[in-house]
Amino acid sequence: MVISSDLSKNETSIYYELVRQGCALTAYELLETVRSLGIRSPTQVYRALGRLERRYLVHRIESINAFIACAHSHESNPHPSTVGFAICEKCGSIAEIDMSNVSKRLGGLAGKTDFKVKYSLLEFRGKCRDC
Amino acid sequence: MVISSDLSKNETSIYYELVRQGCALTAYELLETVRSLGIRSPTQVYRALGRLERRYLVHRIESINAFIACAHSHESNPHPSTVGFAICEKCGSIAEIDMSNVSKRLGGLAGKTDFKVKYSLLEFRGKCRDC
DNA sequence: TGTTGTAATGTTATATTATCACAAATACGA
DNA sequence: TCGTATTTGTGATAATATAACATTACAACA
Repeated sequence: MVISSDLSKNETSIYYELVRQGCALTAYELLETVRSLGIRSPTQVYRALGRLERRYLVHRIESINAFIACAHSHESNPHPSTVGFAICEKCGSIAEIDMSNVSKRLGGLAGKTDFKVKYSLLEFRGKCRDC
Repeated sequence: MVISSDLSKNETSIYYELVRQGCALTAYELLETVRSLGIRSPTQVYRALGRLERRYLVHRIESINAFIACAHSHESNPHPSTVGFAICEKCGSIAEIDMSNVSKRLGGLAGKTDFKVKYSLLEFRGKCRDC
């Protein structure tokens, strides 16, 4: 796992923690785990998360108010316009789905109604292989 | 607009209000507008919304914590497994997108990784025709 | 080196969104 | 009409997120 350089202190703390845990965490769960690193308030967590999101290093999973380190390098598409997740309702596991192949087609969907898509989010709810 | 029968008093109040306004409202916005109808607490609003969601009369829009009356009759597919929205970041308007044609193909996406999709949510962010 | 501007941080308070727990009222089939 | 399930009402509180403002770190550069 290559870690992006030029992250600030708090960004680093939050990002490494998400990478280390490898699962989705809420802002307040994160806050507890990084208290020992000197981060003391929700504001600090949300700020770092916001910046990490803007760099596409972290994704927000809307339907569960949680955050996860981006699983893909997004090398070919460093600024992904489409992200997808498969969320298991039984065990809570979350897999990021590679949307590179469907992104365009999805855009077309909205385009029909003259909507200019900047970003799209796809969230699947269901049951994972292990459950 | 055909209104589903067999709704309870509070469900009716909430659902009609969403239909009347024709846009997405947060639970607390709804609470204010239906106070005159005797609904006094968030709990009552969330309860009604939950039941309406289960009947697919109302959709929750995750990325903005808001609720909207379902725009489609879902006649041919009364229990939609895929819903899509186009959310304008400028004016806030929200259009529900008919996903009946892509639903299956999307499911295939997740199926590749042995994930059994029960429900999928697609949210576009961008700019609508009028903006 | 000192200065200056920008980004990042720290801190407190507060706003917003959502649920819990439990009691009371109501609907409705047997 | 009895019993049961559903719906409603109410108060408290939990969980999530932002505002406001003071301070600090640090790179650029005269």
